[in-house]
Amino acid sequence: MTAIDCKTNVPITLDGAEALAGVQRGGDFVKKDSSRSSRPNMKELAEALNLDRSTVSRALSEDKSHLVGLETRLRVREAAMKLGYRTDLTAAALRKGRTDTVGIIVSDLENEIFITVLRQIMAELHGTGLPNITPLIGETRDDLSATRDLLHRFLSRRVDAIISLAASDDQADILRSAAEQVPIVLAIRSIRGIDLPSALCDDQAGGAMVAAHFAARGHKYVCQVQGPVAAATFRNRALGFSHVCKQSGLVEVPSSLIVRNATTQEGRDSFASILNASPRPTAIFAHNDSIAIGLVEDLRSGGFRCPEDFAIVGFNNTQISRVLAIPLSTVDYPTVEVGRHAARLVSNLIENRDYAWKTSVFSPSLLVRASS
Amino acid sequence: MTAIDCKTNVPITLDGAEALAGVQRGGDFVKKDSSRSSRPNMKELAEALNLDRSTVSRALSEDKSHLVGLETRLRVREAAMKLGYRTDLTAAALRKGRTDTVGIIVSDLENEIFITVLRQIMAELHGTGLPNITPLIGETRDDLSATRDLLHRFLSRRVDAIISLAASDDQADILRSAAEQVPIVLAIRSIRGIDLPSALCDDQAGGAMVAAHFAARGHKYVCQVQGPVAAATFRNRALGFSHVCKQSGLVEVPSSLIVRNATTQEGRDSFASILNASPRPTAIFAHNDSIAIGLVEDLRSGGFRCPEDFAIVGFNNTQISRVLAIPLSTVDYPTVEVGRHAARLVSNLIENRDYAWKTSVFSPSLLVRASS
DNA sequence: CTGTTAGCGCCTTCAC
DNA sequence: GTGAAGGCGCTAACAG
Repeated sequence: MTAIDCKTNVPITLDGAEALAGVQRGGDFVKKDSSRSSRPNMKELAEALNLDRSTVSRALSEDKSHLVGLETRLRVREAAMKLGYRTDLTAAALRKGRTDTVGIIVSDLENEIFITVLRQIMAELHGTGLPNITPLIGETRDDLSATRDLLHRFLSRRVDAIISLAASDDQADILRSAAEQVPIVLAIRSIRGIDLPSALCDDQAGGAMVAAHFAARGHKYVCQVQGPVAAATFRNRALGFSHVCKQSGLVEVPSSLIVRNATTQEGRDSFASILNASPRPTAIFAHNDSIAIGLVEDLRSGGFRCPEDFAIVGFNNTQISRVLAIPLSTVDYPTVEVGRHAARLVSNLIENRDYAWKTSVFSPSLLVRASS
Repeated sequence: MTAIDCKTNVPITLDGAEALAGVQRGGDFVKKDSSRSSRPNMKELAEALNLDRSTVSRALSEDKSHLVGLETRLRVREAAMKLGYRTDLTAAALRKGRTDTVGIIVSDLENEIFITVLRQIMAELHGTGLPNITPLIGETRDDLSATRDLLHRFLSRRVDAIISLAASDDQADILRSAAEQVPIVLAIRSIRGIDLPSALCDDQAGGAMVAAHFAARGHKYVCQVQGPVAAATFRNRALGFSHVCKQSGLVEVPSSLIVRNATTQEGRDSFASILNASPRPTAIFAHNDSIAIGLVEDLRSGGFRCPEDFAIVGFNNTQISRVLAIPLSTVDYPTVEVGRHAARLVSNLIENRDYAWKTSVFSPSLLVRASS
């Protein structure tokens, strides 16, 4: 560890007059004379133009520049450009009571679905609605206290809204209290015990599609490798799948197989239990593609064939699922719709806190490829 | 577009005295009486305690609370807790000339290496150095104008520093000018034409290791599937590899094979060219794991064996490389070191702009697994 | 140890 | 169409 204490290390000596004239910034005295080399603030820009700050402010603003004479407006904008003026958004935020930021909470930055939806949200925010909003992104890894910290930070930074792609049941309390202070929108995951505007996928329908597909293919014994139940996502996939199994006379063996993390590694590890089941299932529904890939890899290593010995279907339609030697059957997640809806909800809620928000649930669709 | 103008829509009528007492917020007049239900600001907290705002500020601060009597300090903190006081960091930032934010520029949020380094940076910032810094994350997808916009946004938000994991040669100008206003640190990718403190991997050494490995295994004809050359990363891997090939008498065929994007799909697509080469190479160095996986998948589909027909080595040691049916040989990227160094650089530069920054280059290491 | 005072840079009412 | 003035919430000199 290099111990560095530079607070007292800056050997700048100023005599009285200069010290007073200096502008304090970040704890150091920075001489800021009128022949400044650094960029001007609005006041300085106004002085350079012999105009009032308010006129400059209006001229530069997006929605109020019409209040300024055309000539003045152009003169201001040109000077701003030339002198390298750059709005201080922290100051603007303080004054406006609006930061033009939204906090986005993600549970896992390595998960392609979250990233895809995240991108969609950002694109949509830029396009429709708010033009130059900055997202503050935080990752929780499904840790409650990390979530609490993140919410606190976002709230302290006065974000205009929060989107959580990482909700889970244990967060109901903290989300509820946060929602009293700022609009909160849920995406991908909904939770029990709190009703917030949400953008969701119909996971139950997704699970049901897979079961129906297995039934149509003539499978009799099937199983599902379920993700953690804290998230509604996986609960619903399981529900939909099991429901149709019962309807169609499919038997689930083993009846319950839940991995702690929905990862490829755990997918691999879970294959042993399936092999040991009796009767042995011939079709496996993995709750996401990562798990599915783990299963495929492990059964390949064991000398089994896919789909002949085991049919496998994943969930999410990730990039890799398409390029595997045995392209993976999977459920396509409505990322575009979910992201777009989430973004629109926050746009509207920011513009109008009383916006009659509504939750939307979008349908996934089954993609049958080589693995089933 | 729903046009919403709530600025004039709130039919609250206040007589003179009350109007003055009212606090303006976001353009709306919000009656804020002393029996408030919303959270207090510092002034209100101070009034409730019969103290001055400055005393409250000190009592609540991390590094100046020792200036306040123990009893007062506790009283203040307790009251803050009870009344739900929450610092307004936008206001604090304006006053302090420091936002406690750093902008982080990433080219591709789906790339595991970037995410891993990003996490490391965040962890390190939280641990060492700055306690509660908020990262502003932006993705460029290697688009120059996206990068420009991002820099502009970060600068307007007055970030205390910027870390770019997405540098490329064409950004030299804009990075240089941005670096005059705020400390900038490069990670993963360095560029020509500008000298900034950086945290890098010795990609050249990585490429060299792979060539040496191929030579040791007795291969004669080899090839590399190179990533895009705009990033120094891939250029250096190619350089190191080719250099050792020449030294060791290995022949590269085809002599040059460059994909436009370093993705699994392009890896698959490139396998055809390798098959058609003559003499046909027996060992392939893929510039990252994504490409390598594409190659493996395609050769498997074609009935070839790995490593018997083709030895393959990737780069990055991604999660998936470990769990494939044929575990992938790969070069382990020093993500921890790179992330940590980048974080420390910015910490130091934020504390002291004149910090004698230095670039560090960390060594990768070859992991030989089943594919080579 | 605590209070007084003065802004940080911007936006917005109000007056002309 | 432009200027004058005040204040968003906080922190940091400077006194006492």
